[in-house]
Amino acid sequence: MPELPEVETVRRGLCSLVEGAQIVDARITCRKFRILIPEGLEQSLKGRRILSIGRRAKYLLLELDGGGGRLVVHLGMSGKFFVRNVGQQQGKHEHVTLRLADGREIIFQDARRFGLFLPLTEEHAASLLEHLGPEPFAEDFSADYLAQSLARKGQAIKIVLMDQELVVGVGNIYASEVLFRTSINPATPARDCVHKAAELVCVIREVLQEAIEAGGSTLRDYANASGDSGYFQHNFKVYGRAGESCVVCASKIESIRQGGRSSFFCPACQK
DNA sequence: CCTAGACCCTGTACGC
DNA sequence: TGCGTACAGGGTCTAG
Repeated sequence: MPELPEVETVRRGLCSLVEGAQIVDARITCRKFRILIPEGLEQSLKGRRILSIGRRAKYLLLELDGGGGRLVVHLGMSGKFFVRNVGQQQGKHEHVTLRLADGREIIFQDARRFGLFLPLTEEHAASLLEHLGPEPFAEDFSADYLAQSLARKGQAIKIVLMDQELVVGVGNIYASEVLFRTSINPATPARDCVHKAAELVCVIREVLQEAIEAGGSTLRDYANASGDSGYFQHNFKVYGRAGESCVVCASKIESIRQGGRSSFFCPACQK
């Protein structure tokens, strides 16, 4: 499901809905995720207040009070993290339920279980977060930095943009959209894109920012923390549009496989 | 080092 | 209707 804009949308929603709320009960019905949820987490969550909800890359970080430390949550491909009001019906694959004092529940639901839900130990902080590249909106994601990084890589630019060690938050959808807006063919070796580094920095920020402002993209059944859809999918220029006409030149949008994922591009606009 | 590919898992869409 | 296949927004590990 989620690239940076979707995760940020979820974060903002949760902040406004449950920041400061107290967890009165926790229920975990499946522990088998990318990393096993440790036994006994339920007990350690009881009575904790959620002080703040942050984000690093596509990871959500929930700060708890009372020495509860932090929870790290990743949505993988199919994960959802949302608040359910009293009386709303339960769905399938609701693996973690945090009941709040007012009766609402925070639900972590993830059909494919590629996500994770963990107390953030030192070890996990090191293995999950330490190797991550700069945030796209941070100053250290600069044109110079990107130019130097691209110069060292012969891999296709599409693959490189999705590498979370280079810059975090760009996934399969936004990589295709960024390359369309910068007129770069997704198969171009990264080192041949050095001259476009400054433009890439701008466009990556622009695309992600627009998507955040649209409340993320909703494909299939993704929803934000309140269960609402995003709107950015209506702004896709190439993603998921194979065979349709390019909005600029009317050529047919093509689809190729790169690193096991689909890439979409206009063969005329993106040489 | 670097790369391509398999793999984790379930749901859905589509062709036969 | 049912079955088989391919594919889905991510990340990690392995083999070459």
